[in-house]
Amino acid sequence: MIFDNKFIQQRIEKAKLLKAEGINPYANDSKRNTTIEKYLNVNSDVVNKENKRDEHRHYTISGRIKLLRIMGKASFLQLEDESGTVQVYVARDHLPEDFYNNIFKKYIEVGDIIEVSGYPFVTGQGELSLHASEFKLLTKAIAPLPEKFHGITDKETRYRKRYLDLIMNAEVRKTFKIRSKVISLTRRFFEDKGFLEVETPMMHPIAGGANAKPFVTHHNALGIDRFLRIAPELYLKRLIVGGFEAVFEINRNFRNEGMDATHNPEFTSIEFYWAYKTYKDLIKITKEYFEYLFEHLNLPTLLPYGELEVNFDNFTEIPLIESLSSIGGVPSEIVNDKDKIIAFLNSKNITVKPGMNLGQLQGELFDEFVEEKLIDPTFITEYPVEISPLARRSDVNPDITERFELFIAGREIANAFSELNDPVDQLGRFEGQMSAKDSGDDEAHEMDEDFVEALSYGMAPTAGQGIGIDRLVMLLTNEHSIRDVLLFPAMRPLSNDENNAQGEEA
RNA sequence: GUCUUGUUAGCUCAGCUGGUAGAGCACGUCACUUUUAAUGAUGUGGCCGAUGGUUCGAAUCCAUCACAGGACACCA
Repeated sequence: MIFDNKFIQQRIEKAKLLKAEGINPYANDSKRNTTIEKYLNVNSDVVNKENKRDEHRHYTISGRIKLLRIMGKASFLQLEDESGTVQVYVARDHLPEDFYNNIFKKYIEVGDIIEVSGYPFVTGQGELSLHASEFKLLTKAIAPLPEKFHGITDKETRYRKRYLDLIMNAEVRKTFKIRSKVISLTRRFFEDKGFLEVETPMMHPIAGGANAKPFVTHHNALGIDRFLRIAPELYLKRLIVGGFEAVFEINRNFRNEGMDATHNPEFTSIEFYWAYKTYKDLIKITKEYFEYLFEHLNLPTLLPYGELEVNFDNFTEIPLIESLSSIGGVPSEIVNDKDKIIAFLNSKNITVKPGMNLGQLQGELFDEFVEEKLIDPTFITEYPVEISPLARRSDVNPDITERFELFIAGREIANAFSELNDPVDQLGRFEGQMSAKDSGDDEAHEMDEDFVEALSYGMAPTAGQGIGIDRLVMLLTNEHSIRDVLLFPAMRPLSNDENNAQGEEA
């Protein structure tokens, strides 16, 4: 059973005995009047005082006991709240009669959440501490904390029991604070630019806006299946049709696909759509967005990412075809010739699927020779039309689209384009996807006639962009697994071995 | 999906080519009123991820399974 561990039993027993002593091990009347960080700041002057103490000051702080050093008639403990850690000095003769021997030493241990009041003083070792005159247990922890020095390092445990990870690893809290700030700053940035934040459905009758397998759920009252959304794109564009000229949504998408260091079945993105603008305007606003983030996060623009160093002051822009030779080193005379590309790829021992068209082959060259070399932020522009089904064709060259993807540290961070707004063209592209689906491509885009009908009323020329928030946070925090920037990453359930074994043998 | 590494006490980890399971922390008891992973003494603690096989004998060798980490493939 869940509490059959002997250490937990021991601590449950302590909680019981505390109750018998008239002490509520789950008290609810906290009198905290400052945080540990503020306590340390406000009293930093005590070190200059004559006795290195100020008995006229009185503070009440609360937190979890992280370390406990009992030395006979006095003890030191390390108390931690969200804001920081402070040392507390607890001595028998400064606490109420018998409390130290009968309660503190017997029942208080590492992991418990307590409240102490007292005055600031500096120890002989020079550490600003709190001299306790009142001591109160707020919450008895019946489960023991992991080892005090090594903490908890096992990744599986850290992800499954994120609360333990957060208790033991303060730097993990920092990552999630940055994540929270990134989302908040993103929201503020777009609001300040006049964008309207909207919420569109998470449950879709047709899973559209991307090519991906959806999760399916069921609506009982209507007796129909719904799909968790794979992208909000088609709903946001309907709003542009409706007359909103700048909208954004920060929310979750769900894709029923594999999980790895950069993929979680639910992930967060921002998508924004901007009427009367083109992808050129998106490049500008994206640069501004990064400047804004770095300024408000107080980050240096030269950021380490693993072995790499990324210069966020160095945004460049280059058409995809040009990048193949200038960055990828592919001979420029072959990049527009299907057969020569195939021969080139084969000579590099890269197998090419039969039937690939020129645009797909150029995409293949890009993936193989360019993508990983894009360390500083790079806008790759002018994607071939064959690999850009939702993007608007260039008016100058019908083979390419008004599209870019932003790459940083060898990874795609954003995808953006001037939107296709010709309803007849859109219908035709959906029909093309339908025939791909019929011939076995189960990730081809679904037909969405309702969306085509919306376009038929006229959508202003619009530019739209999506940014993967999780991957952006990974970059900014130098984390290399998406699981380290998700509080509760998806995990397989632990199987109940006993039940399974019994069930199968019976 | 493929390959690869791992799973031993609450936590961090040892355990060689098979011979009755080890340490540190934590916990219990004792000592200790300025410690910093406090210290000293002493004690408790394990179905060695699961199932099957080889063997006189398996934490150790083999197979299958489960979960996890990493790499690759697929995928925005």
